[in-house]
Amino acid sequence: MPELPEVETIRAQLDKGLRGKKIAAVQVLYGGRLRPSTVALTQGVTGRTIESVERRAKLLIWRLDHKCFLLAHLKMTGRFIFVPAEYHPGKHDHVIFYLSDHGNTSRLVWSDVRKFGYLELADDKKLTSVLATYGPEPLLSSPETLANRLVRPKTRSLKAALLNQATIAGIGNIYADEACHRAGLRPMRRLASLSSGERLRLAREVQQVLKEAVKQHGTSADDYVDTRGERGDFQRFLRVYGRKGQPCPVCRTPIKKTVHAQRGTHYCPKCQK
DNA sequence: AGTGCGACCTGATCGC
DNA sequence: TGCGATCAGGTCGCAC
Repeated sequence: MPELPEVETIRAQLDKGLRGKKIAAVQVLYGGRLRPSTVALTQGVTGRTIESVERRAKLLIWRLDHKCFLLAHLKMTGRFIFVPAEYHPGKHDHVIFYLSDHGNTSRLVWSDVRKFGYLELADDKKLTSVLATYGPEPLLSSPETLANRLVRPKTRSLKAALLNQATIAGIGNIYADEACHRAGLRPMRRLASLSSGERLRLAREVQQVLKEAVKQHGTSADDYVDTRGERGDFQRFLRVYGRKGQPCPVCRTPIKKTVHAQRGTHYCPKCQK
């Protein structure tokens, strides 16, 4: 599932492929996940030039001219794919963007198998209110800043805290489990049980695992592919996620999987205290 | 206020 | 060329 490293990979590719281009036309094949409506979004972006593509948490932000923004959330199976001119739309394609760049044309498809993701046309004010709901960006913050976010509410578990986008932005199920393993902490521990040293260690491991995953272009444990349809490489470096019953890379104890905070949760019963 | 859980959605996988 | 049940997960909204 796309979390910070996967969304960042896509952001970089979109920024490179879209910056300075004009949205000449938009073809909607399925408008059920377009906000505020298919018509408003289509009319709002057509003819606009893309100034840059940015990211906050797991949200992609196309900065268009006229202080207009196209927000895209991939949720689990949302995809942006650059496709050739002879491309035939697939079953799950929702939108095709036709781009022009001084006579050159290209196209980008938005698709989403599970229809959880969405595209939203936003103005300055809307964008500001959405961004205000997110906690600090983990790769743009100090470990101390992140550690300070992992204090309250004290009965909340590490896992629930890491998954909460208002606590720290961009972490999902995979990297929550991976960060906890690296820090040697059980995901179900309560925040209040952490020493300040443990808190700082967890904050540093969150940063480290996200940084390494960005370098590997994300994790393709499931459906994730980038804008060229290529998989990430970080699944080769996962220590616990998706490794139930397999040996812990540190101590060889079989990895356990349980449900915690409504999510599949993986940990090493020996290494993680 | 904080927590837990269902809903949203489809494809893959499992059990019989 | 079986088929129904279960699981996966990011986020929202609702009940407690």
